[in-house]
Amino acid sequence: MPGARESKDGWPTQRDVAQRAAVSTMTVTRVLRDDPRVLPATAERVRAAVAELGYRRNEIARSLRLASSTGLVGLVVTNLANPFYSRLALSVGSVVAEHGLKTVIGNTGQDLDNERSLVEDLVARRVDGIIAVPAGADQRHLAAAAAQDVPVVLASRPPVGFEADCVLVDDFGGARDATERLLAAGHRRIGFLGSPPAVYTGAERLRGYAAALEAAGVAPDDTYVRQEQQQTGEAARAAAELLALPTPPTALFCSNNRNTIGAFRAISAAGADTALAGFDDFELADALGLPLTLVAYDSDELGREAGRLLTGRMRAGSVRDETAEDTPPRRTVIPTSLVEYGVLPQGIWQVGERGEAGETDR
Amino acid sequence: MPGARESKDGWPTQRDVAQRAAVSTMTVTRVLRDDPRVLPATAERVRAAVAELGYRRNEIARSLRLASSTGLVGLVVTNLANPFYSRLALSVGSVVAEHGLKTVIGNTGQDLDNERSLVEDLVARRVDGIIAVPAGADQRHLAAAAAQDVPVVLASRPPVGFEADCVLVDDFGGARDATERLLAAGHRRIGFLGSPPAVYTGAERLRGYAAALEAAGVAPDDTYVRQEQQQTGEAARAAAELLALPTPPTALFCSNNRNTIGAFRAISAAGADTALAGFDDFELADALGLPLTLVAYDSDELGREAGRLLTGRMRAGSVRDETAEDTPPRRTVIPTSLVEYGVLPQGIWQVGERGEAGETDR
DNA sequence: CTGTTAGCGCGTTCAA
DNA sequence: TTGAACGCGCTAACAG
Repeated sequence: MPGARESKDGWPTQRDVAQRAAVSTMTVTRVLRDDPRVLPATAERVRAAVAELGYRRNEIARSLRLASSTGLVGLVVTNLANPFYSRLALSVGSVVAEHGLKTVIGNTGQDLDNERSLVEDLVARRVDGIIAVPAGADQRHLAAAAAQDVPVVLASRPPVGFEADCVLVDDFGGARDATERLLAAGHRRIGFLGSPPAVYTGAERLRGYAAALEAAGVAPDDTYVRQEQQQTGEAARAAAELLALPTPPTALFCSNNRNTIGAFRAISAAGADTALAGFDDFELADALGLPLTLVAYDSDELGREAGRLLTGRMRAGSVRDETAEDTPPRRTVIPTSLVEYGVLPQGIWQVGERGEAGETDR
Repeated sequence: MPGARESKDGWPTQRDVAQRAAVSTMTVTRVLRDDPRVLPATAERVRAAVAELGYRRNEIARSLRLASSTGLVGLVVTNLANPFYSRLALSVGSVVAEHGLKTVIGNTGQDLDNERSLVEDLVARRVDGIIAVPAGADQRHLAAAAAQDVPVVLASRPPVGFEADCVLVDDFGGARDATERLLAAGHRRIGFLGSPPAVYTGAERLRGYAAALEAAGVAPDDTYVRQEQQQTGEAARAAAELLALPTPPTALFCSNNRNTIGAFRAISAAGADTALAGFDDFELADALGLPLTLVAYDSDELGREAGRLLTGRMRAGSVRDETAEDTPPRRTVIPTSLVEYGVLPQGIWQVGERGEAGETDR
């Protein structure tokens, strides 16, 4: 004897509630919506039935009826284990939540096929919008989504091959500034460690590095440039190779936090006094016992702005039909600033100044 | 003249495809399912129509028809910015993906109301299962979900008030071991820094700490116990207070990485030589220039096991109806081990040994 | 204030 | 090998 409650698959439906309360399903709908045109007594009966049956309305059926408004936004990132992306997820979530939207997070693992199928799945699930950090330059799946009137916002990379809003970090300027700082300290042989050229931010930051060198009249030297490292281990090895050159660089600029940490380890291991600068601030950067120049920026603002751009598009798409449709794509750039960490332990009161996003409760 | 393509809201439907291919919707369904009983010629026409219209089947309608199987699992965590949780999300995702399932991540921000509404929303969206790290002891919303035959698995905390599978870390044993290590080094005044008592892991780790003290014949002293810190800043202040006592502790045990990092900062700032031990391994722990004993465990395994337990339940729930229904709840415990970090910089080749989950591509 | 009708997009059932 | 009818659970539009 199966313990089916009211309906076949165990879930009480609106009709079950209606029957129990001796009303029509429409009345149930109205009560659930707090429609004032329902007699208090009736509403009470319905509410009682809802409670007794443990009824929850089926959002699937609901959003089918309501035609494409699931109240979900899709967020596509390459690696959630990177604090940058998990914070992005949080800040995006906080903004869209203000609009009553939930976030579905997809992780591509930097794989284009994953990314494509993920985006297609989100579209098939009728998310109301997508925020993506695309892995590469092939963004046809995103273009397709945008072409189907799904608002798309790119974070940290610009759209290629189609039009969409995006939020960027000042990759070029930040890298240039940091490199200039090294030059100003007298360095002339400055190495570069970064991600593969195909990664937009890596390429931009390399440009900034090169621009600073050129402006200072320092000839670029490919011997000092390594751009295939995505993990700290790879970065440490690449840095060690540079340090082992006959004429090693006296300073290193790293285009992201993985490379900075790897370079730090290589420098420590070698006991070298190579100067170090890098893109991205990170926790404990001030505690490494090495002078360190970092390019910092408000990564939470990046996520919030992405959320704002997206909700703006969603609003536009639904309210009007002609004018707002073709608002030109917006592009926001998050500014960067340089942060210097020293050899001495920082006072504890400085702790709160940098983002304390990593609160725990474990 | 609105540029509606085929259907009113811009989305081509199965019927649009059917019309264009001059077949019925049923044939379209069959082609999409690669049903061999369709004439190759017909199938080709349909595929062409699909391509030309850019048709994607509507997963919303599909899962409505298919009655509660959305292919989605919900993951509820308290703070995604904590690496522990973002890695949990990744490892859970990797396991459920093998079963063709996607993950919906919800962040509660440690707020019970958020958690409740999040879980209810997931249930209303008919996720096929839920993995949760509940914020507190009030788990009625999870119990309700479980009662409605939504498989629920708890991670890092046990269920209270209902039955469910769960994966735990050996909180008690790990904390006891670390404290014993401090005792073995001769320490007798050992402080404790941790999260609020309401947090299960915090309470268990305090128990482990206390058990070790008792076994060593050291009388517990509440003066040395602070358990309200959730962020590094709070932890640093609490640690500083302990260090400023007339008879300060000579060692500190911290029940999680936030407290360990905070304590580290306080010790550095004070220039003290207080010994430090803590629960959770974390990146750069080896680079702090302080001796450090950490309780490490395989956090990825925790997520994978949670995923396995959940998919196991989902399978059971759908295949049979009588026997497997009441399989007793399973409880897995992830073992811990102690890791020692020293004052000297570690060689770079040691880098790869600890999890390199934080690869970046930025 | 409440109920009836109709249909969102898809897939199952049964018939042709 | 293909199609027509029906319904999943819900709600907009119109009665009454």
